[in-house]
Amino acid sequence: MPYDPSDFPPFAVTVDLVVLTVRRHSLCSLAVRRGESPFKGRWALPGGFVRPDEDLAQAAARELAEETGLCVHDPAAPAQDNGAHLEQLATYGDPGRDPRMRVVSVAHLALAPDLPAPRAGGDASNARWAPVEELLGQNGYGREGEPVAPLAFDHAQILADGVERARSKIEYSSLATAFCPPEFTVGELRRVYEAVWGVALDPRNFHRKVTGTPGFLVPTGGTTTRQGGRPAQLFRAGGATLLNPPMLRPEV
Amino acid sequence: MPYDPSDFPPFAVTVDLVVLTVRRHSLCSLAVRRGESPFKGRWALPGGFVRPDEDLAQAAARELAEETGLCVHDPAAPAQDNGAHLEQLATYGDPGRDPRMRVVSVAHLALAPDLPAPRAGGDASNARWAPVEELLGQNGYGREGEPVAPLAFDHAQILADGVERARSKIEYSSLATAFCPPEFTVGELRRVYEAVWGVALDPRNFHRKVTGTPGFLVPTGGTTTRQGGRPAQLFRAGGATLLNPPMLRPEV
DNA sequence: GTGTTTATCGTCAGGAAGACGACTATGATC
DNA sequence: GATCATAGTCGTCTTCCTGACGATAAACAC
Repeated sequence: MPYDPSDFPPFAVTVDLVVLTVRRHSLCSLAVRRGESPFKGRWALPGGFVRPDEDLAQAAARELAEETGLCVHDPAAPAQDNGAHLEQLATYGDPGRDPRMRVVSVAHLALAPDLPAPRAGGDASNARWAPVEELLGQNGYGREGEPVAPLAFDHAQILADGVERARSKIEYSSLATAFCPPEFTVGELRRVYEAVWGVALDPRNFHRKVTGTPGFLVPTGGTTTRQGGRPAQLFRAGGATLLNPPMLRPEV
Repeated sequence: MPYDPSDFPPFAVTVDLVVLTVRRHSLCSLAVRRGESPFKGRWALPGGFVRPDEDLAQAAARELAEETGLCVHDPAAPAQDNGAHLEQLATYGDPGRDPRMRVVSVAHLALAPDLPAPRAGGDASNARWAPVEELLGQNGYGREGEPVAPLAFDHAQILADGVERARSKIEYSSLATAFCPPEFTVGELRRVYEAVWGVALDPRNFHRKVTGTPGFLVPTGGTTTRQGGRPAQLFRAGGATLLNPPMLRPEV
């Protein structure tokens, strides 16, 4: 299908971000409050235009840094600083998804360890970490029973897709470690799985599984008691990215 | 990040298609020959502009129908006609991927049963099914040793991503049946797995696995000897979409 | 010291998968 | 028509992984 460069339908291209973290035993997403119409005052996912000289991944990384200060892990770098995992999620281009014009949004998924506090271009009151069930508002009410306005645009769909991607991807990859600080214990990693999947896991079987998977975890030698109880060994993420056999998400 | 609708960078948005099928025991992709510069005369993936009033999935389905005559399966419809599976793959937006202008391409992956012959807008000489190893030209040479020009634009990357998606997705979903005609035998399904993964599978273990997975296959009652040998039962694809536990791809 | 919490090791039974033997029902060939 | 080659189908055996769960270890709070 040849085409004429001077004659194409005009589109705007944006990146939207699903930034997930685990706080207080629940899976949370970054949300920003819209300051303008449409959907003024409603919560939305962070995002913005792709610049003319910019790759899609670069645009997503730039937006992520602007909103959270996080830099993106270089997959080549073995030891991790305070970086986040970033990957393309999906692209949303319904003709009516933005009432003003035709906007195609390339959504990205970012996974980050628990962060001090969000900043939305310096304005913290317009950004927050919210539990995903609250943002998705299955029943239309938040955790305290207050009514919750749905996310702007089609962002509820995007968030749901991002959460589903994260839930399935930690099954067969070592990505759950992206939710953890550079050094973490087996119990902390287990609480990540429990929060993301919303289930309880047997600590003994989980310990056997993760410590028995080659390349998943490497002991640092240190221990910590920051979770209380008996001191636990500290680990770093190993080089393995694919878990074979995978972690099994309990039925129902 | 509020933005002004009247002031955004101009992008062209296209859909490109990775259309895969299994022919003569090998995984093949649809390729079309470019009639114009740039990359004139080179092979490329089929694709085209998204129209102003069109969803991304609609645009992909339209291109698929134009190139192959295939219609897309309605996931709700139980019994299958000659439709194909279609899903979004990924989006490619490097600033330099098209030398003429900034083009963002939303690639889609289609899986189809073996088809009679391709048609490229009615011109069959400019479209063909080619084994993916040949199109990806790992060594720069085709199966008869002739030099192979790489695919146009970044289409080799897109094709590689599509093939990898197909390879991994048939592990944990019933998607391999999308490569089969409406009624097929266990052996035919096994040959699909063997072609896509490029490995040999044990017929007995494969038979036990697929017939023992609830909802994967439903017997039609008929038999066929079209593969030679003892008559084999015919099956249709069952309602199950996710295989749990998954099919295991043999190590290396 | 006692109780609580978390971490870690061990045991056992059930299920799934790889390796592979055996038998069956066709068409092709002599 | 007997023989052979080809595919399909059913079983067996061993090994590995998982879920359920008992038991011990090492910290802290009182």
